[in-house]
Amino acid sequence: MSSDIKNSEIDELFSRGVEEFIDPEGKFKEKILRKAKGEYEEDIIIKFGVDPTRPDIHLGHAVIFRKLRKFQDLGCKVVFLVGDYTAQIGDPTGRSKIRPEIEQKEVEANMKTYLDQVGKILLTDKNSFSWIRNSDWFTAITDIELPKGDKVKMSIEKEGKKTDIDFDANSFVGKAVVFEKTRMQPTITGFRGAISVITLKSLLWTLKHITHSRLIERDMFQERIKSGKELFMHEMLYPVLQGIDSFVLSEIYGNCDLEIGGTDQTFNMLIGRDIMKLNKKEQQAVMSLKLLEGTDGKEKMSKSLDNYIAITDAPNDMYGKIMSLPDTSIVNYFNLCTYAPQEEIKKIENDLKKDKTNPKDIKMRLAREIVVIYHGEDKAEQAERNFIGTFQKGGIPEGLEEIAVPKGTNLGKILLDNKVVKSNAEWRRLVSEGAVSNAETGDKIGSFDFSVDGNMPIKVGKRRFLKIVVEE
RNA sequence: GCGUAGGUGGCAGAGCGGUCAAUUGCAUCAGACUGUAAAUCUGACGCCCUAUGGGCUACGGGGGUUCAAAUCCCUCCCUACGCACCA
Repeated sequence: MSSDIKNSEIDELFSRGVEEFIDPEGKFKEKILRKAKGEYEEDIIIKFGVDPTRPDIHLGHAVIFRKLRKFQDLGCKVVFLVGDYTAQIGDPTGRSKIRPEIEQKEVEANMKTYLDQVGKILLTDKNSFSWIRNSDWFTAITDIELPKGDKVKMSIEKEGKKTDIDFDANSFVGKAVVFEKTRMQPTITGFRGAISVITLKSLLWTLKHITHSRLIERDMFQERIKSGKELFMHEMLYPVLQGIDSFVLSEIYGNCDLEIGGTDQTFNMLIGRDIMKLNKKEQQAVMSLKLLEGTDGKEKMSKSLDNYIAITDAPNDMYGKIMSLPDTSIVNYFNLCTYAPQEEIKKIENDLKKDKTNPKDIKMRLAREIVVIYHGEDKAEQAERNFIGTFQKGGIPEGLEEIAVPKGTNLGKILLDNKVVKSNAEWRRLVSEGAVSNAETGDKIGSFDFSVDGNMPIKVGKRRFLKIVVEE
């Protein structure tokens, strides 16, 4: 690979989709340049904070993962910082208690599904990837709560004899035993031990160096204050805890060179720099990436707004969702979600402005390119054919889900049982609106009591399809 | 701790004893028009039923007054604002 190509690649690395890149000393960029030339031997550590409660990954997250992948390709190591401790505190229901064994297994299970998905984008071998949870340093022994009556065993030596003693798990000693078994784990350096412990004392020491005005600078806080909304102390401390994570990471991995996240994380990531400086660590660089808007074209893509395209969405769904994007999102999606070269995207942008092409055709290309990334060429082509057949020509989608039912079953019940409709009331509503039809003949279902007596594909609204197969 | 104003459907926000399953806006869903785009128009929008009717559950939690409560009273929880306190 010639150094020319590498240079343009590196330019793109630092610009495409990047809202802000903060590296005042230029150290990080220099390291990357040296790494690219093979002159830098040490690990370059890139931190990314993940929420362990949401294992569903969508295209918005993928923007960041794809960027991380580029860094991996240059030889950097990506570390996922799993915010399991902070997630617990932020849990507004306040229900979750710290239950070490169960919760450890949960985090591990979630991480597994997470990594299965992320593996489509990121390298997950030991040299390129690692993950660590922040409950490892934030959990205190006394935070542990165990079911009443639980016992833990501990062996002691008395006069040369070993004896097992049962302790009440909720006693201090009991908790300490559990802590040792579940919290202290093999660290990156191989030994088994508490990696680092953040005590109240050390937290207060950190807070002593951070002012209130520094914390409320954050836009989100300002808005809340202005609009008279409540702002809780623990929310204000979030950035601090996140910053401590960066510091601890640099202790564990030797350094923490870059933190990457969406623009909504910029402030938090910058607090990380402050805290690293306080602790005389090399300050991380910060890269914030543009947030991808959701399928509504307005709000950022998120699960809670239900405007997301999951990377595990079936090819047909993924294709369809991309086609239903507003035209105004096309260029952004090309930039953030595809590998299309930037010159080409520029051209597309110009064509769109000059009405040279039908935006639909460009969107089809977009949809296809994105589906290729997550499902491969064949599936993408199939999805495209399916889209044309179903929506442009008004046919029936391929590979419909088939539901077998006994002859004479009420259609409403079938749809309800299969969660195509939410309630009986919705079913009746849809029927009276003429939204339910036989997808083959186009005949509308006119009666609530309609029962099926033969195989038929059913269409509900624009995009809900179901094939009913009658059992003999 | 004291005082004042509040807590209503996914969100915002009316209602302040019966006609309230709750005006309105946003979001959502459906129909028309389309490119499964946008815009626009129309309608729906708690749940269940043997359904131009009946029932159940809901206006922060619990209790009470009343034939009747989102609406009145008591109590608890939570929020904002002011006062007091302030290592």
